[in-house]
Amino acid sequence: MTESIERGELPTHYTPADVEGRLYERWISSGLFAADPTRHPARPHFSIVIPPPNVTGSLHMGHALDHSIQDALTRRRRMQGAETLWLPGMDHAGIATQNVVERELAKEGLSRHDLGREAFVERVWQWKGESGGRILGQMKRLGDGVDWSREAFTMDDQRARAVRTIFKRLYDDGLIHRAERIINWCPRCLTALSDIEVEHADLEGELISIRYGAGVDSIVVVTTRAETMLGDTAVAVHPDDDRYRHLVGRQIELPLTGRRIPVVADEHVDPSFGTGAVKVTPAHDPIDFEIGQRHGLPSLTVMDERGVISVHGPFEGLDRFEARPAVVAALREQGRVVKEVRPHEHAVGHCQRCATVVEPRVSLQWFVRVAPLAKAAGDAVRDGRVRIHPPQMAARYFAWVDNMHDWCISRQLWWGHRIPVWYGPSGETVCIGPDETPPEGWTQDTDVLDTWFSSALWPFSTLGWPDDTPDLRRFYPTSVLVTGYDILFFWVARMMMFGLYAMDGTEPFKVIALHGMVRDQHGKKMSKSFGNVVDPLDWIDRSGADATRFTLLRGASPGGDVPVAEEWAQGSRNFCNKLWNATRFALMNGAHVRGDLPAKLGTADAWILSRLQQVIAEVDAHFEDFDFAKACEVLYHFAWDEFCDWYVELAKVPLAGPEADDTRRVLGEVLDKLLRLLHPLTPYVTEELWTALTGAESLVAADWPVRRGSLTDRAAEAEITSLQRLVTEVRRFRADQGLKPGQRVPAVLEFGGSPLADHEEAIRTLLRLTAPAGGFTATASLPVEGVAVRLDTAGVIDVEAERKRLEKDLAAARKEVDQSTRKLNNQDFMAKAPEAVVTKTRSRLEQAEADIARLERQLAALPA
RNA sequence: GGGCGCAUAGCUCAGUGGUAGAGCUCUCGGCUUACAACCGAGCGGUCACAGGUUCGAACCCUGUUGCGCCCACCA
Repeated sequence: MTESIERGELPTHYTPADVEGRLYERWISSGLFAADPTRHPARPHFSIVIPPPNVTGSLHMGHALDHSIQDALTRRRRMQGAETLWLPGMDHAGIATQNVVERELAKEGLSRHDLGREAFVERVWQWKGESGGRILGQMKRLGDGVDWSREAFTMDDQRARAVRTIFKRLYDDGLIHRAERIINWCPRCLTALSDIEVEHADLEGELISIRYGAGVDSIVVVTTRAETMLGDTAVAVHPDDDRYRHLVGRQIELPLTGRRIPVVADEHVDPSFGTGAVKVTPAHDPIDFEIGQRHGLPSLTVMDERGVISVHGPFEGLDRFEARPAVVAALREQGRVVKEVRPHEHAVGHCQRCATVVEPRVSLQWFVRVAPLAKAAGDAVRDGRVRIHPPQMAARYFAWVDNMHDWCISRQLWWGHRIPVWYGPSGETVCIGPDETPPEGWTQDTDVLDTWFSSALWPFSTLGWPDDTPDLRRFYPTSVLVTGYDILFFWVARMMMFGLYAMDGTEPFKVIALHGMVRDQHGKKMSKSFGNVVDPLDWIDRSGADATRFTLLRGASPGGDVPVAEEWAQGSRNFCNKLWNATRFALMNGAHVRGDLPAKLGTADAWILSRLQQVIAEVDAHFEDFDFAKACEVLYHFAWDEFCDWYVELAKVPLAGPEADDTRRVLGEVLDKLLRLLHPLTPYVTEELWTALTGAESLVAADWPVRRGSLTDRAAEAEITSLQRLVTEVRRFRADQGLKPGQRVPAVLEFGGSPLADHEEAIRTLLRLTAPAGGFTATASLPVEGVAVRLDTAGVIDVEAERKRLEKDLAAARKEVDQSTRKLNNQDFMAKAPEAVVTKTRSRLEQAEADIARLERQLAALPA
C-alpha cells in the first residue's frame, strides 16, 4: 500500500470489501487468535466462551452486537499482553432444531415417526452438517477473533461426556429425580416444557359462571376453561367463607357427568374473586393439582397429549378449543349457566417455540432439585465473587434464583442428549456414567434432556471438563460472560448453578456483562411482523464490518438497548473513511514512527499529544465499565474533531517548513496510538492502515497504548483552545458577512503580548487571510483572545447584520455577568459552595466581562 | 397481581447538585490538492407535570400522568 501512495495511486475511499476477506485469512493463517494455555504462564489469562448460537440460527443484529463486544474485549486484552481465548461454538437447540427438520420432512410428506427415531436423529445430524452452522461463516464476515481450533458443539462427544458425568453426579447426590407432577406441556411439540420455555400473553377470554349441584346443595363456580369441568374432582372454597361453610365436606353433583364431588376448604381460594368458589381439576391445572394433593383428591385426565378430549361421552374427540363452546352449550341447555359469559383478560401460557397454548398435564418427568444449587448461585453474586454488570440487573437475578421451582429437564423429543438412565426388566433403575455400560437387556429412558442442560455446562465443558485439561486449568473461571439480559434466567443462572456444582464451588465467570437488545431507529423491537428486521450482513456488504460493529458499539451503553439505523451505519462508514484519509494524508507527507518523539515539541504537537494521553485514560476507563458507547464517542471525537479538523490542518504549515520531520514523527505517533485504540472496535480498517503506517506485521499482536503522564501539557492545551476560539470567531464573522470560504481577505493581526503570535502563519492559513498590500483599509476589527484581527473586507460588510449579532452576544454576556455577580454576592453561596465552584464562577465572570469589553469595542469599531 | 426502569433538541440517546450535550436531521456558504462518504458557520430544549429539600435541582425526596420491560398458579 505504501508504494501505491508514493505513486499517488491510493484510492480516496476506503473499500471494506477489498481488505476484509484478505485480512481475516491472514489473521487465521498466522494463528493470532489461537490460545496456548502453556505459553507465558506468568501472564494473566483472559477467556470468554461465546454464548453458543443455535445451530438453526443465522447472524442477526443481536449476535453482531454480542460478538462485537466480546471481540472488542478480547482484542484489547490480547494487546495488553494477556493470554487470551475466545472460544466459539454452537448449541444443538433441541426443540428448535427438531422443529426445523420436522418441517423439512413435512415437505416430503413425512413425519419423524415415518423414519423412526434412529433415522430421524441421523437426518438431523445430516442437516446439521449441511445447513446448520451457517452462522459460523457469518462470524468470519464480522471479523470475530475466535480460536477456531477449539470450536465446540453442545452435542459433540466431549460435551456428551460432560453431560453424562454431571447427570450421574447429580443423580447420585439425589439432586435429580423422576416424579409424576403437573408440568407445562406443548400439545403441538408433544413434549414437556420448563417454566421459562412458557411465555405468557394476555388474552381476552370468557369468564363463565356455572351452577354445580342442586337446590340448597348448589354452588356457583367461575371458570375460563369450561371444558376442564369434565375432569373436576372437587369444588374448593375458602375455609373462612361463611357463605359456603355449610357445604364443606358435602358431595354435590357435577353437571353433565352425574359424578358426585366433594366441596373442600382450601386457604388458596380467594373469596373475593368471582363467587369465591373454584372448580378443582387436578389433572389440568397446576393450582388445582396442589389443592388435589392437599386434600387427597383423585386426578382425572380428560385430554390426551394433543389436547383432545379423551373421556367417553358426547365430547370425546373434540379439540380443547372446540370442546369449550360445546360444553358451555350443553350446560346452558341444562340451565346450568347462571350468568352470561363475560369477557375476561388473563395471562395464557404459550410454547416459546411454536406459540401453541400450553396445556398443563400430569406426567412422569425428570427434575433437578434446584434449591441447593440456586442457593449457591445466589450466594456467589451476593458474596461479590461474581459481579453482575450493570449492577441493577442483579435484582432480577436474585428474584429468580431465590424463587426457583424445580427444573423439569426431560423432553419427549428425539434430538438431544438422551437421559442416561436405564430400566431393568423388573422396573429397576440405574444411572449410567460416561465410561460405564448398562446391563445387558436393559432399556434406556426414551426422553432427552432440556437443551439448556448442556448449555449450562458450557463454560467448563468447552475447556475439556470432566477431564483435567491445561485449558481448564488456565482458562477457568472465564473472565467475563457477555450476553443479552434476555437470557439471564435461561442460561446465565443455570451456568452459575452447574459451574459452582461441578467445579467445586468455583464460579464459571468473574463478571456477567449484560447488554441490551438491538432495536430499530425508533427504539422498537425488531420483529418480522413489524418488518423492521435488519440483516447485519447487508450492512457489512454495503458499509463494511467495521462500520457495522462501530454503529452497534456506539449505541451500547451499559445494559441499555441499542437502537440502530442504516443511516448511522453509513455515518460509521464515513468515520472509517475519515481514518483512511487522515492516514493517507499522513503517509503522503512522510509520517513515520521511527525513533523517539522530538525533544522539543511545538505547541500544536504538545497539545495533540497531551490530548491523546487523556483519551487513552478515558478509553481505558470506559472499557473497564463496559461502556462501549463512551469509548466510541471519545475516540470518534478525538479522531475527527481534534486530530483531523485541527491538528492535521495546523500541521500543514510546519510540514512545508524546516521543522517538518518533527511534525511527521508526531503525526505518525498520534495515528499509531489512535489506530491501536480503535482496533478492538474497528479491527479491519485499523489493521490495514496501521500496517501501512508502521510496516509491522499485524496490529492484532501490537501493544495497547499506555498513558504517558509526562506528555500532559495544560499550557499547550490552553493555548490551542485559545487559538480555536479565535479562529472560530473570525470564521463566524466571515460566514455571517457572506465572505466565501475560498475568498482571501487582506488582514493585519496585532498580537499584543499573546502567545498566539507564534501561530500567525497557521491562523492566516486557516482563515485565508493574506498580507495586506498597499491601500489596506481595515473595515472590521475583531478583538478576540487578546488578538486584534483587522480585516479589509473591501467595504462589503453588512454592518446591520454584524451589529445585531454583536448585540445578541453582548446581551448574553451581560446576563452572565448578572448571574455570576449575584452568586458571588450571595453570602450563602460563598459560605456553602465548594471552593472549585466559586473559582469557576469568578473566572466565568471575568470571561464575561472581557467579552463585554471586546464586544463593545467591536460595536464601536463598526462603521456608522 | 408483584418487581424494575424510562420520560432531556425534529429523531435516537448521553448527562446522579454548580453556565443544558452528542450523533443524525435541518438552514446557509463552499469541490480550500487527505477526505463532497468532505469542509466551515448556524438554527433548535421553561430537561413530562405538580409540590418539596437546597445558596443552587435535568440530577435528591413526594405525588400525578404516560410509556416500556421482567416475573406471576385469581380460577
